[in-house]
Amino acid sequence: MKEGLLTERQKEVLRYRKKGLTQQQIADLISTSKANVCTVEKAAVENIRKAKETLEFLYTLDAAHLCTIKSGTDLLDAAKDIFSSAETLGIKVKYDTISLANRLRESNPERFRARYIREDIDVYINEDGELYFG
Amino acid sequence: MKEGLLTERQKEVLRYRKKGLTQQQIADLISTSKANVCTVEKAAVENIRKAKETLEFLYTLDAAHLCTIKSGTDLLDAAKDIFSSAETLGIKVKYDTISLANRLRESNPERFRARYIREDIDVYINEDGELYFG
DNA sequence: GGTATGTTAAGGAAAAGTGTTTAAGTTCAC
DNA sequence: GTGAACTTAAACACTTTTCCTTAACATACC
Repeated sequence: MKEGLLTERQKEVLRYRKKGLTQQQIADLISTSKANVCTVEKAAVENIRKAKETLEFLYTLDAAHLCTIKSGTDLLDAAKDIFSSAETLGIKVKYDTISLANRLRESNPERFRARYIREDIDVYINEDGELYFG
Repeated sequence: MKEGLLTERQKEVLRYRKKGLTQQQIADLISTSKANVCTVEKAAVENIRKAKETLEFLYTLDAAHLCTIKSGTDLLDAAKDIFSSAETLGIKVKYDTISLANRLRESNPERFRARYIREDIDVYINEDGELYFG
């Protein structure tokens, strides 16, 4: 009830890895197979990813849906779209075009091919002009 | 695989609550009992707590175990212990005695009775002198 | 007292997650 | 090509979580 997402096993493996041990060395130390160490470590990393995403959801709770960038849109057109949508809401976006484009791309590089967006992206904005991409 | 900790149901309830709806109103909207809305909301809050704790673990991964404060120790003696242990490691603690005592107590108020520690506390420190209590 | 809001406990069925093994598959340096 | 480090897939037992119901309980407001 009081613990976090990671199991003791997962933390154990992460600690040993942080120390620089290989999966085989850890497997020997905790008496299991290296394949299992791999699985446990992977589960741990996945849990950490989930934890981050969960907290990001909290930000979007404070934020309003601004617009949806359609698949196929050019990165700079997306930025224009975001600025004009924000203006409609009377909110000033916290970023200039270049930073916005960078943030957008960094939010999920897999969703881009060169300058084009490959999947629809929901854009949220809060009162401070901070942006979130869902 | 790609989602966070919160289920769709949990997010749904949190969104409605953020809008100011009562549990009963939400129950009617999503066709269930108010008791269930309460349960789902509680699970959501618990998941958010877990997410936070999980990320805090990441900080302690960067940190080294400094010392263990034994149950029954006085708060100020604990602080002294932490300073001397850190000195042994050649790390300067980021806090003075008063702030340290406050941080220690705030880290988990339940573990204190007046100025005495009720349970063993593991203390971690990173290279910057930042402290974590486990 | 009655009403609205929220919490808690007990129980249950379905779904998801965990640790594990075995076996096969990378990738990369020597 | 060999070996070391790591990944992946399928399968299994086991535990936990989730969503749900019903019924009781606590607060607070009128």
